[in-house]
Amino acid sequence: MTNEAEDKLDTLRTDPDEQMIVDRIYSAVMEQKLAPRTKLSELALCETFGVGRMRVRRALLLLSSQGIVDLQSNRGAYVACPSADEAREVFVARLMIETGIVRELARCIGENDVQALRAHVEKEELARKSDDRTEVIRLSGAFHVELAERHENPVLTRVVRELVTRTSLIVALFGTNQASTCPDDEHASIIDAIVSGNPHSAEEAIRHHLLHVQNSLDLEQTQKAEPDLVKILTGRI
Amino acid sequence: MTNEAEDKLDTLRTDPDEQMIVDRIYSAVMEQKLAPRTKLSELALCETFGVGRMRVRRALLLLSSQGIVDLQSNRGAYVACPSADEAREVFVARLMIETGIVRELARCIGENDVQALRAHVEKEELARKSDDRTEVIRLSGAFHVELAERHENPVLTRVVRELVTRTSLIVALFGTNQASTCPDDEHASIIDAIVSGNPHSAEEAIRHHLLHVQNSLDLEQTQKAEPDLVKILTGRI
DNA sequence: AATTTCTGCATTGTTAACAATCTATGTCAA
DNA sequence: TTGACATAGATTGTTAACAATGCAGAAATT
Repeated sequence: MTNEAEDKLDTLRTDPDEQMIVDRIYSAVMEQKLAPRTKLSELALCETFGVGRMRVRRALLLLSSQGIVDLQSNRGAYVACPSADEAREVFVARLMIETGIVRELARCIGENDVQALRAHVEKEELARKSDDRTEVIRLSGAFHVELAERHENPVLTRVVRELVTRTSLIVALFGTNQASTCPDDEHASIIDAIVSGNPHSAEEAIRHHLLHVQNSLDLEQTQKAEPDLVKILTGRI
Repeated sequence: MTNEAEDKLDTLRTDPDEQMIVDRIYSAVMEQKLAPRTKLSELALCETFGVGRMRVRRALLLLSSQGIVDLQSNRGAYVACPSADEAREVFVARLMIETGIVRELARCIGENDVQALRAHVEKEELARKSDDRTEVIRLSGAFHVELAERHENPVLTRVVRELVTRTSLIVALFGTNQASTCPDDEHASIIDAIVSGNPHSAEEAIRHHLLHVQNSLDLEQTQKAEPDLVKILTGRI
C-alpha cells in the first residue's frame, strides 16, 4: 500500500521520459557534444529516445524556455546560438548571482560541503591528466553548479544550472582555442577563499574567475562559423 | 519586403497566443487574482482564450517549468502551492540575486533609470491612496522587476520576474492579514541608497526590505487553508 | 446510518491522420 | 552560366478522435 503510493508519487511530478530527454540534451550541451546550431529534428529525437512525437515536442519547448534550444516556426528546433550580447548578459547575471552564492558560503559552510567541493576539483585534475576533454568540460561547468548545490536550494540550483549550460554554448561559439575551460587552480582558489571565511575575498575569487573566463572569449568579433547564415539566406533579419 | 520579414520575425520567436496565455496567468498570479490551488481546467482555459487545447497545454507546461503551476498527472493543472521550505528557498535566492542587482546599480545608475524608479514608487503611492488593492499588489512586485530591468539584461530580468511571481503565491499562502505588501517607503529607501552610490548601503537596504517581507509571513505554522488535503485524501504522501 | 463497491460522467493523456510550411531538386528562359 | 520558377519530398503544426484515468453520485451490504 505504502509502496504503491510512493511509486505513484514518482510518476506524478515529472514524466520520466520527458525529463530524461531534457536532461540528456542538457548534458550533451554541457559537454559540448552538441554544438550550437545543431538541428534537432523531431523524427531523429523520437528514434533516439524511443518516444512519441509529443514527448519530444514538449521537451523541446522546455529547452527553448531555458534558452538552450531555439524553436523556429515551421523550421524546427536548433541548439541555441547566443549572440555576443546574450553572452555578456549571461556573464553579468552569473557575476551577480554567483558572488552572492560564494559570499554566503564563506559565512557558513560545513566540513562536508568543503570536502565535496575539494573532491570535485580533484576529479577535474584527474580528468585533465587523462586528457579526457569531454569530462574536463563537463566538470568545469559542474563545479559552479556544485557550488550552488551547497545551499541545498533547488530554486537557486536551477537558475545556476541554466546559466552554466548557456555558458557552455557561449564558450563553444566564442571560445578561442586556448584556455576555453576553467583552469582548475582557480576553482581551488575559490574554495580556499570560501574556507577562509572571508565573504569579500570569496566574492573576489569568483569574480576574478568569471571575468577570466569571459576575457578568454572573443566577444567583440564575429562568432565562429557563419554569423547567421541561415537567417540571412532565407531573407530574415 | 522589409515589413513582411519583420512581421515574420515577430511570430518566429514565440507564438502570440502562447505567450499571451502565459503572460495573462502570470499577471493574474502577480495580482493575486489567481489563488494557489486554483484549478486551471483545460476546457475553461480554451474557452477563456479562444484557442485549442494544444496551446493551453503548452502554456501550462511552460508555467509549470517556472514553478507557477503544478501539473498533476491525470488530475490537471493547479496554481502552485509552494511549501514553507520552497518559500524560504525563494527568499534566499532573491536575497542573493537582488543584492547583486542593487549593488551594481549603486555603482552605475543613470539619471533616466532613477527617474523611472521614482515614477514607479509614485504610482505605488497613488494606488495606495486610491485603495486599489490589486494595483498595489501588482506594483509592489513589479518594483523589484523594475530594478532588475535597469540593467537591460533580459536574462536577469527573467530570473527575477519568476522569483517575484512565486513570491506572490507565497504571500497569498503565508501572508498575515497585516502588511502583506511591500511598504513603499522601503522602496523609496532602496532608491535613495542606490542613488547615494554606496553599494554596501544599497545591499543593506534591499536585504532589510526582503527580510522584512519574509518576516511578515508566517512560515513556521501551517499554511492557509487545507495544508494538502487533496493529496492526503487520495492516499498520496 | 455508515462504509464500501460500482457505475456513469468528466477530464486528461495519447495517438494518428491531416494540413501547412519549408527545402531541395530540376526545368526553363535569358 | 545564372536566375527565377515550379514541383516533389520532407518536416513541422494542428486537429480530432480515441484511450485511460480520476471523480462523484447511486446502489448495496453490514
